[in-house]
Amino acid sequence: MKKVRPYSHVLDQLRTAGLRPTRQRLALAKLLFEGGDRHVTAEMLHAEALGAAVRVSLATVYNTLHQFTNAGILREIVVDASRSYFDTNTSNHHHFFFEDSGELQDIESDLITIGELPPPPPGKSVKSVDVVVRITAD
Amino acid sequence: MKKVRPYSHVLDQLRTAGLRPTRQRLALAKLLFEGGDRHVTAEMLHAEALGAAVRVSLATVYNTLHQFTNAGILREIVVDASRSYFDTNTSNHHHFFFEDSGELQDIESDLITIGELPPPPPGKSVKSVDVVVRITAD
DNA sequence: GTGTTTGCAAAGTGTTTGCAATTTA
DNA sequence: TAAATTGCAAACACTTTGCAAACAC
Repeated sequence: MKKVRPYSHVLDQLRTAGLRPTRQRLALAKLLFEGGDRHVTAEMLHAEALGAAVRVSLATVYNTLHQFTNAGILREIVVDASRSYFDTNTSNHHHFFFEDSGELQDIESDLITIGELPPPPPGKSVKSVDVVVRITAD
Repeated sequence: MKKVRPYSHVLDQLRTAGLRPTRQRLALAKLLFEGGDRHVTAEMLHAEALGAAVRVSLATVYNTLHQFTNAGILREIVVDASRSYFDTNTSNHHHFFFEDSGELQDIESDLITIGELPPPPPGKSVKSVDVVVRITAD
């Protein structure tokens, strides 16, 4: 079951993160969180904002995506050497990456089981375990 | 047990891939495959070549890395949005990524077990399953 | 000789930055 | 009004490309 994050929740999260709820940040948050789980690049979100008559610069989109990521309301996914993807689903899960189209699709965490991992060196710890299933045309 | 790839083997693989064994390609192959399993970026390999008095341009290093990857004697690893890593170990295995230092370390394939995967859509197939364990300082 | 490969410098791509103008609290 | 945020354009890092010169077969 998908949980829809209410708009006010984002407002609270911005406040908690010490981010002022500016016109741009609220508009981007709305685009990001009102459509269920999404995977976006900066360029995609920028184009979408312009299409929705939201005036934002690309630089602000980049800044906002990183601020949201630091605030824990977005998660960055590394699947492609040349672009950064951001995922509105911050819970523990994995991804299909369709190499032809550049699309990402969530894989529920419980569909993949990670066995015993070698322990990290002392002083270091595991930040995340990211599984990417790469899909191509046959 | 690590298998050391004999130098002549690389020569054969180049021939098989239809790549002429030029001075640059042989020198880069030597650097790559004579030191056991390695993870390199183009800049790293270029610097190493220059240090070993091998004259190669960065552009040729990039070209060569991709040619080797297409020939199946290297594998590209995506862990960092801003650089491409190449792994001399092309067998099925996974990686630790130390975010602080940018270093990669192999994780033997049998230390991680992937359970049942959702099937890919018709006409598409799984190209690879890449697991990256991200490590940071505590 | 003929086709391949190389090196250089220029172009490209996605991303970040510096700073004046604007907006928020 | 003081501090944070934005937008723009310039700067950036990494990677690719075009083309003449060098090289392999």
